[in-house]
Amino acid sequence: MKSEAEKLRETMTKGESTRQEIIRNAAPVFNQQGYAGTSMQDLMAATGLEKGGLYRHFTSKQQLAAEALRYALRRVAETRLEPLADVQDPMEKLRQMIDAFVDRPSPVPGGCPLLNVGVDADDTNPELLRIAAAGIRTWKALITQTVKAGQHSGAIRSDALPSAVANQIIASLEGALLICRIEKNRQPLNDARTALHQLLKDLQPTPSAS
Amino acid sequence: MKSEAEKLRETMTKGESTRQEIIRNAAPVFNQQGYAGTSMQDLMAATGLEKGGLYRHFTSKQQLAAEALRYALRRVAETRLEPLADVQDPMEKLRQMIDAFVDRPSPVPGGCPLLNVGVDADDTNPELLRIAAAGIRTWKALITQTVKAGQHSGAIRSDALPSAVANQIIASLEGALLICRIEKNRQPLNDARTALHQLLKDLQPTPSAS
Amino acid sequence: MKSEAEKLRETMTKGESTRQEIIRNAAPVFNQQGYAGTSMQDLMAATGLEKGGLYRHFTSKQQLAAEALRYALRRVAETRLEPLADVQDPMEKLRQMIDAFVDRPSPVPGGCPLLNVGVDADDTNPELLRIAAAGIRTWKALITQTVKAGQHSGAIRSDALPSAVANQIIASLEGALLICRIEKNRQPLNDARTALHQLLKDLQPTPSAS
Amino acid sequence: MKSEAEKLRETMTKGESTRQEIIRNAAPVFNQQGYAGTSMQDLMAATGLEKGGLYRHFTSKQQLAAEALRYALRRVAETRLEPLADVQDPMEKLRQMIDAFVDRPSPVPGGCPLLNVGVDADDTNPELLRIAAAGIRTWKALITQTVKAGQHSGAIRSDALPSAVANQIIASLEGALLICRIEKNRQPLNDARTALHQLLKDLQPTPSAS
DNA sequence: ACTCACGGGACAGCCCGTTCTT
DNA sequence: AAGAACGGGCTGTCCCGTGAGT
Repeated sequence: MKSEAEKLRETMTKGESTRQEIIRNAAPVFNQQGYAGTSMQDLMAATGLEKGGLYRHFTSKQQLAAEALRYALRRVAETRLEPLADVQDPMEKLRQMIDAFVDRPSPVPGGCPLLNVGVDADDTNPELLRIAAAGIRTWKALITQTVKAGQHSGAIRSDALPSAVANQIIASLEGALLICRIEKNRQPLNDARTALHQLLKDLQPTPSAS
Repeated sequence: MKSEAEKLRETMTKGESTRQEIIRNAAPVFNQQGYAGTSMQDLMAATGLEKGGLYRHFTSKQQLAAEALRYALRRVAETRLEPLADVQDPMEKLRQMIDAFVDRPSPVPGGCPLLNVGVDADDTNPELLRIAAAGIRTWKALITQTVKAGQHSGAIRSDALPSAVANQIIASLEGALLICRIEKNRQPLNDARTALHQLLKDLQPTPSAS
Repeated sequence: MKSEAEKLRETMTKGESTRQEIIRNAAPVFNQQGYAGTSMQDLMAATGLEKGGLYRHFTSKQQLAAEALRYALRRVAETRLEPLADVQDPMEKLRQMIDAFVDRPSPVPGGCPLLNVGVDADDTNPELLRIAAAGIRTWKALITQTVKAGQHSGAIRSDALPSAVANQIIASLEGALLICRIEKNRQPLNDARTALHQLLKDLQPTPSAS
Repeated sequence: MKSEAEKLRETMTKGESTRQEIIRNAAPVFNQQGYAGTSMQDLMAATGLEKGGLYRHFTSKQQLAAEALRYALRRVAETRLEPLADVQDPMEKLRQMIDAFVDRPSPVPGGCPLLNVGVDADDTNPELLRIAAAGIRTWKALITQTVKAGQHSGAIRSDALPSAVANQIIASLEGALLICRIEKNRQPLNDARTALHQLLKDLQPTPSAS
């Protein structure tokens, strides 16, 4: 099976490849400075292109922001979710997902794009919010499916609500990120890991009930 | 007994009262549009004052933003934390704190100021981050003290780490807020409440130890 | 004979005296920062009064600038011209006038008001130019009268043109001030003194002609 | 032989030529209204460009002011100093230099840039003062070299101090300009010419010494 | 006699987007 | 495909002057 990069190399014309280059370079800037606080000049500096060059590939700063956000979410998913594909045991999969989030920093500088765009994007920018919502949906789907698989195999209590578990995990992690950022201190993330490990334990069927 | 407004009327000079008016009107704007995405024109519209009038009371937009943030945090604390002052039982106090957060919306439109400013404030605006950090500290202190009181009275397991409990509660709630905002859906907050109630249960001494 | 100050003390009401205080404090600010580059805030800081207080005594910043300039020119004249009143010998008087200009700095910080206002005042401010012109006239009159007295007594060649002598002296001194300011170096003033002493020598009747 | 304009057209790209145009049009405005009393709107009106267009070529008003001042000084030097390049006799060269200053007005409207900027530039604008200082240095160097040449050829007394002669000439001329401006009357410049011609005569070796 | 409070306008600088040119 | 040139608009800040209040 070919890697994604190889497939791109084949199908991409020259223009398309610079387009990807732009996105790759713009994403960290958007993610660090906010999807509204980034100026075209910042993007020019980051990409090495002049404004005219950028506007050939994207009709507006908005559009570039959207693509950069999509790219950032994809990268984050690749880093923190894809490695779990091979893990079979559902409970172990959830645990590793949590650990991956705590231990591996965002591959795109600036922290979690979901957190950034979820707050930064005002109502004048609904497109970005929609993309973030899609990102959350993907993440949630992975969790709920894993939970369901665990319920099917008996590793997880059947009365657990998969979507609630997903919300709890994501909320704890993202909320911890927020506190870390404000306090400039990684402890909240570790506390979140502890709490979520406990949550996973609570998900196990009670031995007495078996 | 005089109303708060009457007392203010007495102790405040004219200027001070408009100053407070400005802050009161500016806080929601900042909280909704972000502390950088708010223009002086927005503030003029919100306060009904001209730019000259505003700059009489504040030396910069920064300063006004800082005061508005302080005001917003104070309002939130008044709404969600002060009503708990009379609750004696520590466990009940924590439960009510969680419920208050879930049930009562932010008194300042735009949602939780901590979430907003924690993400919005880039490194060019460290003052706001510091104020947010102080807000978090206050909230954390209330939780840790309550946990400690519970441990003292035996209602909470002595091996629980108060600061970790605080981080877990705050992270779950703020993270849930983030998901709510992205999904435009209040369910994540309810799930956070459920998870935190479970967390509180886990904090109780194991019956076998009694 | 009473001093001017004493006479003022008698005839001045309270308001008049603060008016003079304002002028005294404003003059150096105007003279240093330019008669246009001085803001009302600068004047408030210099005088310790609020804007309203200043506008009670002066109808506009313009008017205050004019009075401050008049005051500065008066002070300069007192310092550099009045001490010469007792000198009888015309040639000696001219020499001392030159030396006084070179040796004694302007009593009002910011340098010679004539130089300052002569350049700073654009055509939007003709009032200040008129005041400066009056200052020059006074200075010139003192020189021309002294030259004429010298011619009358035979100490100065009768073919010298008094007004030309005045222009030459003033031009050399003011021009030297300009170079000093640009080069931050007092040498040009000393060179001007040397040149003017030579000019005075050239004004003496040629011994061979006598 | 190609005209200067044609040569420029060849070597200059479009942007560079408008950049020069901007400087050419901005210089008189700065020179007349002062380097602080000139607003960007004035410059927009003078150049016919919008602000965005101007800020493409200059990073700040400061920078444009500096370039405009350099241009003005260059123009003045071209007009009043370069024509003297062919004059061999030192004494004659000095005389023509003085006459050129008196007879030919500044090619840049607003009068002598040295006088303008020397007074107008406060300490917040040291760059302009440095440029003016360089202008003075150039002028002085021409005079001192000419005097030294005259001393070498015996046309000028060997005990004359070249730098003092330079200061005296420049001070007389610039000071005369100041008086002219205040009095709106060209007589002071003529008086300066007379005085400087006398100064040159005094520089000649005394006949008795021959 | 003086302060406080406010209005309205101007300033320099930066922004995003379009068009012309190569 | 990319860069250079330009337009027009908006931002935060500062300005001078005026009236209400003391």
